[in-house]
Parts: sequence; C-alpha cells; structure tokens
Amino acid sequence: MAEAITARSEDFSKWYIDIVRKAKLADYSPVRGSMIIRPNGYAIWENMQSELDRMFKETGHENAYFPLLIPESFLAREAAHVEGFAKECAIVTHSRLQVNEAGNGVEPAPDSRLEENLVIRPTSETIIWDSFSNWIQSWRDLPILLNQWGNVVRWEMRTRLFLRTSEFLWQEGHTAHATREEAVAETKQMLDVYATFAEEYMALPVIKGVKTPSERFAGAVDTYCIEALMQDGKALQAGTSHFLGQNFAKAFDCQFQNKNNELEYVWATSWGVSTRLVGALVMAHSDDQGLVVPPRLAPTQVVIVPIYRSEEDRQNVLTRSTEIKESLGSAGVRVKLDDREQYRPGWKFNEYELQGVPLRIAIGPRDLANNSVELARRDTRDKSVVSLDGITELIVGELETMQTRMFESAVSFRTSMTSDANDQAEFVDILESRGGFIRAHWDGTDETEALVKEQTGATIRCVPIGEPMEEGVDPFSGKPSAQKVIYAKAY
RNA sequence: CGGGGUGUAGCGUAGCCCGGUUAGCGCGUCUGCUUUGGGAGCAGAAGGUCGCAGGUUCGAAUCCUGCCACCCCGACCA
Repeated sequence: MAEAITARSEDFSKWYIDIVRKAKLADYSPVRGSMIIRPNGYAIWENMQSELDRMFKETGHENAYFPLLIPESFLAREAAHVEGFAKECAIVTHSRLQVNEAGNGVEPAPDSRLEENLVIRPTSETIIWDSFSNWIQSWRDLPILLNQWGNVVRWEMRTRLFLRTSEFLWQEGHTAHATREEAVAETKQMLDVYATFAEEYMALPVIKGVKTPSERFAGAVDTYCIEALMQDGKALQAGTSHFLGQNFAKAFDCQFQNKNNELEYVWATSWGVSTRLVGALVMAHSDDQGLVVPPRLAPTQVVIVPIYRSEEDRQNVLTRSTEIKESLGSAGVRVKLDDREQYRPGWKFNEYELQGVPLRIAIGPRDLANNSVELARRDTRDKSVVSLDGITELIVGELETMQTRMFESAVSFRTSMTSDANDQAEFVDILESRGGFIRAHWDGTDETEALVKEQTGATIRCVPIGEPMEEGVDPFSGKPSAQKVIYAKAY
C-alpha cells in the first residue's frame, strides 16, 4: 500500500511534515525543538555546502572556526544585539554533573558553578569581534574575510523541522573593512552570491531587497535579504547579508590606524544561510508524490532499478546495469544501482519518487532484447523508452534540462503569484484569495508597517533592490510613498 | 505563559464513558515457500513498564489526585 502523503491542497503544513519524515530527511529529537538530520537530508545540505563553500572561496574568503561557548558578558556589549538575542539564549552555568541524593539521576554539582556563565552562541559576532580587535591594528591588517560553518542555538517558542529549530546548522561570514564603501560592497556581493546559488543550484528564484528597520538584524545598520516564494503563497527568507557599520567595532573597541595616521573604527559585515534552505527546497519544488530535488543538489541524480525473473536474466540485467552505472559515473553523474533483492521493482519506483531522485532507469529482459531502457523523470513524471546508444549523453542533458525547467517553472509560479495592490480592498482580497507577493506603496513608517501586519497578517518582506523608483500613495495611511515594497505572509 | 487536545509494540490505532481471565487490529519486523515491468501472496513467529507516581478496589489501560511529555491555537520569533 502506498504510504499516504497529505495532499498540498488539503493541508500544506501537514504535507510538508509528511515529506520531511517520509523522505527520511529528518526526525524529531528527544529534545523539543531540535531535530535529527538523517542521511538523506544531510546529503542535500552537504551538496549545498560544497557549492557555497566554493563560491565563498572564489570571492576571497577563508574558513575559520570560533567556539560554541561565549562569555555571557560579550552578548551585552552591543545594545541592540543583546536586546535581539537575550530572550532566546541557552546558558551554561555548571561544569560538572553528580549523582543526585536519591541515586536515580544526575544534577549539576553545586561546587562546579562557573565564575561567569557561558552562552551557547545564537550567532558569533561578539566572539569574532573580540578576536578581530586583537588582530587589527593597521589598515594593513584589513580586510579580514572569514567564514565559518557551524551550529547555533536560538531557543525558539515554536519550531518546525528545518524552517525553525532551536539548533540549526549554518554558515556565517564575518568581514572587517577599512571603509564604509568596501563593507557595503561586500554586503551586496554576498547577497548576490546567495541569489546566484538559490537560482542556479536550488532552482529557486529570489527577490533581493533590504529589510525594513523592524525586521533588521539586531546590531545591523542595514539587513539585505533574499526572499523566496513557497507553493502555498507564503514567503520565506532564504538568506541574509548585513552591513553592520561600526557597531561591533565600537562595542569591542576595534580601531585601526589609517593611511593618514588617524585612528578609525573598523567597518563590518556578516552574512548567513542555514539548513532552512533544505526546508525551502522542499516547499518550493516537491509534490504530492514526495520530494523533488533539483539535479544539481540531488545526492543521487540517477538510480538504476534492475528487473528480472530468471537467474540468467538477473546476470544479464545486472551486467548491463553495471556498465551503464560506470559510464554515467565517469561522466560525473551521481548514480546508484539498486540491486537489493529484498525489494521488488514497484516498491523501489515508489521509494525513489518519494525521495526525489531526479531520474530513474528501469532495465529488464525486454530492454536487453531491444537495446533500450525505461527512463522516468521525477519533476514531470514522464516515462519514455530510450535507446542505450548515447544513453550517458542523453542523461547528462536530461539532468540539465530538468534543472532549467524546475527554475523556469518556479519563476512562472512566482510571476503568477505576484500582484500589485493599489488600495486596501485589493490588498486584502489578493492576500485572502491566493497570497503570494504583493507589491504596494509604503510610506516608510514603522506605524504603518505594524498596522498592516495587525490588520492583514502580511509583513513587508523587503524593499526590493534594482526596481525603478515610483512615487505613489500608501494604501493604508494615505501618505506619500517613494517606492513600492514587497508584502507577503511569511514563514 | 494562556486556551484546547493527546499519551496503549518501531509507526498508526481499538478498548476507557459503564473496572473483570491471555490488551485486540493494521502497517512494519523475523522465518519459510512462491514471487519480481508501479508499494506481492500464503503460512508461521517475535515484539507491551497501557506516559510517570500515588490512591480507591477482591481486581485498574479503564475511576480519583498529582506530576511529566508532546501536539494544535494564541502570544513570541533577524
């Protein structure tokens, strides 16, 4: 019997959880709000990591690693930063456990109380800027362009697998610059890297923009973001890049002598993407049959399922399958031959569709006779019988076609789900009927932004970059507006 | 933290209102045989602190009290 996946049309949230669980991407952990990333999910993350890591290095960054535990006092150094994160920090207070009096458990040993509490990093600006202040004296020490891969903990009230968990994996870039202009350029450059990655690898079109002050990173001067649209019409922030100004340099007294022999505070950026991207991938592309993964990120791009009855057929089919596998492998395709005997072909077909393997080759005695295989594509669910001659080239091309088609399909979905609203009634109507991105004028005030959120549930996702300035009137306040912004209900 | 709900085998559940022998069923697992081009069939088997602790009772999955955990809705969230 088919394992039922809740239909998207019935309950999108349940559908999402079903995909994550049944495609074996992740499990709930014994600790509320944290998750176990299973091999299928982690392999996608590893593919994301390796492409991003390459892109970071190509733009001049080096990897480093700063510790998980941060002195509590560090968080307090930057006022906005502490205000933003204090509510969700996990704190280490003791260094030792002892068996309790009843003898049936353990408890923190009272005499191991730490001199100063340690915070499990919610992000690493503070510990990194403490180091930067030691490393930087002169303009000759700049810029510093670092990235680190790691985990962070933010004690969340309400969590969802991959999208919001208390502990998550991410990368955080941290850079130090001599001038404002250079830091701003770095911030924008990394935003472009994220957008390129999302579009070319995740097949996920994104809107680049700037966050409003209320959505800004705690401690940033400007927060840039990429916003993606999920299949249910809700927006998901897929990456952020922050221009931090001199806020952290001032908090950690990080000054350098410039070429005019003057002391100046260092300019900073930070930028990150997380395992949330795995959730974005699921919600952007998958269907009611299961996961759909773009070929460039798919852990297995092609699976070969052999079919046979007799021992003789088995030998012949496996021999041919192995040849195909080796040919694809040497063409750089991530290919797997599933020769397990305990599962039948039909079972395997369903399993690999559920897990989102882009292409499936089925090969049986009939194919041996015809010099063919059956090729099935996951995104369109098309099946065709193709000749074995030139199969490797065909498959390499098919993977590229699929990658492109998935992106184009996501673009046309987004286009169909992006609307302009010129008055309140229209705004509410669009939001309630289909959601998606709504372009509307905004008067630039926190008050109006809060009002819209309260009345409609939509928030300003970003002020888009690179769109023409267009004067108008805010539909909610009636005040003049300089530019349309992107509203949506968001994750 | 407020409101609601649920805890029974790896997963999903029946039984609880109205206490009664051995806690039933489906999926999955294991063994054997037959099967294999879209989630196989038959036969057999293993697997349970009924969330935890106390209480009532001759007897508790079932009734009572307390606690714990998780889920949903709010609040909260770069």
